[in-house]
Amino acid sequence: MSKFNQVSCGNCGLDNICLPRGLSQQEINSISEVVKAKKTLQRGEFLYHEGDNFRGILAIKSGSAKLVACDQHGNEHILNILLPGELLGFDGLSDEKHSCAAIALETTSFCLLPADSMEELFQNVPSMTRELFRHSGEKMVEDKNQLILSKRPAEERLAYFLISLSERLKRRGFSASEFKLSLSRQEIGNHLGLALETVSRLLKKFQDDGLILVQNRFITIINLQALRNLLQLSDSD
Amino acid sequence: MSKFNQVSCGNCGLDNICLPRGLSQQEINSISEVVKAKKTLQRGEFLYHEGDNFRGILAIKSGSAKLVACDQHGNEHILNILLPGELLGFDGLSDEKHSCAAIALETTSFCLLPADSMEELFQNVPSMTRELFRHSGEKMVEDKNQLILSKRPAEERLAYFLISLSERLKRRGFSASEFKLSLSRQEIGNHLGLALETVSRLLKKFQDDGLILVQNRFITIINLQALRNLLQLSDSD
DNA sequence: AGTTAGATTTGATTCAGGTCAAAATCCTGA
DNA sequence: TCAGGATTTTGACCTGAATCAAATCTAACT
Repeated sequence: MSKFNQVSCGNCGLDNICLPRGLSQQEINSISEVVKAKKTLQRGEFLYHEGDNFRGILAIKSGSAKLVACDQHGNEHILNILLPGELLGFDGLSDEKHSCAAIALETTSFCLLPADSMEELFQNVPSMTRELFRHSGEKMVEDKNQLILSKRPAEERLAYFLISLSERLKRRGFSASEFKLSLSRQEIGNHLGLALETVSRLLKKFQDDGLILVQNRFITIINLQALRNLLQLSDSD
Repeated sequence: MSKFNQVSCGNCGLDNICLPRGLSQQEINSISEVVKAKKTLQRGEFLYHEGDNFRGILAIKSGSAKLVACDQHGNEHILNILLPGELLGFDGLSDEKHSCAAIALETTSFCLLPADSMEELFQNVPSMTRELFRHSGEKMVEDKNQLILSKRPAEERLAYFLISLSERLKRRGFSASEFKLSLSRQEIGNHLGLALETVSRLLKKFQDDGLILVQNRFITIINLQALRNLLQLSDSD
């Protein structure tokens, strides 16, 4: 359970994918001064709980996390998966309370841009504010895509899920074609709005069709184009 | 097609529900200087198109609009409905291009907070920046709710849709129990991921159960509590 | 290595909601 | 006011994916 310790954002290996994208050295310094880095958690530990006071925007440095919200029935819904270099915590921006929980899916480290330094930052580093809005806009575009996806058949949802993981891992410098799912079939199903049996059957089908190779939670993407085609071919409305 | 003309945000009837919530007079003046007000559109006209350059955040003054995105197949998806006092345009924040279109559902007027004055505003009115983030966070919480809802059965989706409309209209000073849908059954179905026939059948069912009264597109909510209960009772996962 | 709880696969069955088709209603413009 | 198109309702039928139920498999811990 390491304590926060100071590390310059400029020296961080994530500097190209995390917040300080296209900022001047001076601006990066301003950010580094206030960013708290970095804390490490084990699988299952919470980055924050639903209802927690908003303490700032977090950035995943390594590992992964899931955003989980509970509905009225107490059912959990996995809203999103966060990979290294991705930001989270925006769900606390509106009313100072987090509207969902963030839970580590494996050993995971992260940084914190504290809430109480944000206003100061808005004034000193306006382009950084712009950058934060950009990220927040990206989140919304992602949400939009998920919303559209939620109306599509099971096959497309799972295909999109795999492609999206692959692309995001690639952008972060990991292999786009081989990766380990940090989610169970149950969790994938929950995230995509499918029964776990459906997830299992479809993974099998994708394998039988030569699109992917499934070894427990290890996925190898064999035919990315064919996988992509699943998103293009079908029709509706 | 009226031209933009200057009206102080402080004098606007929407000032409590739109942006300037809890800002000082001086801060409101700063905003008023840059906000362009107001333009009027007819049903079917675009506030902005998908792919348009981001020109700023818009606020609906009167009327209503829908956010529409096209997927790979060219199918339209109604992502959201915007009512008076609500902000839109956040989908253009991430990459300067709007990722969906905004279309007037009836005669609709709106204001514009121009993009090119935003950075200036970030510096001069930091609490306003905070306010914008708050709004943006609210949008995400809404998206979250919609995402959770998209996994629930048809009945709950429609119930939520009606309740949400009712609550939002109420907050804006309109009747919470009687309102006219500015969407066709087709559009409601599209928005909720249901067939238009299903929407029609469920509206009938709600009426038969004494929850609402349906007269073409006029809805009267008769038993709000019972409608709410639909969201509470059922189980899943 | 053996035990066991959890995760995954596989098969059989069911059902919510989609699709298709047709009738009824509404609405607009001549 | 009427005609014609769009919207909505209603009914019959079908299908994708959920549910239920077992049989495997896996990984962690003695």
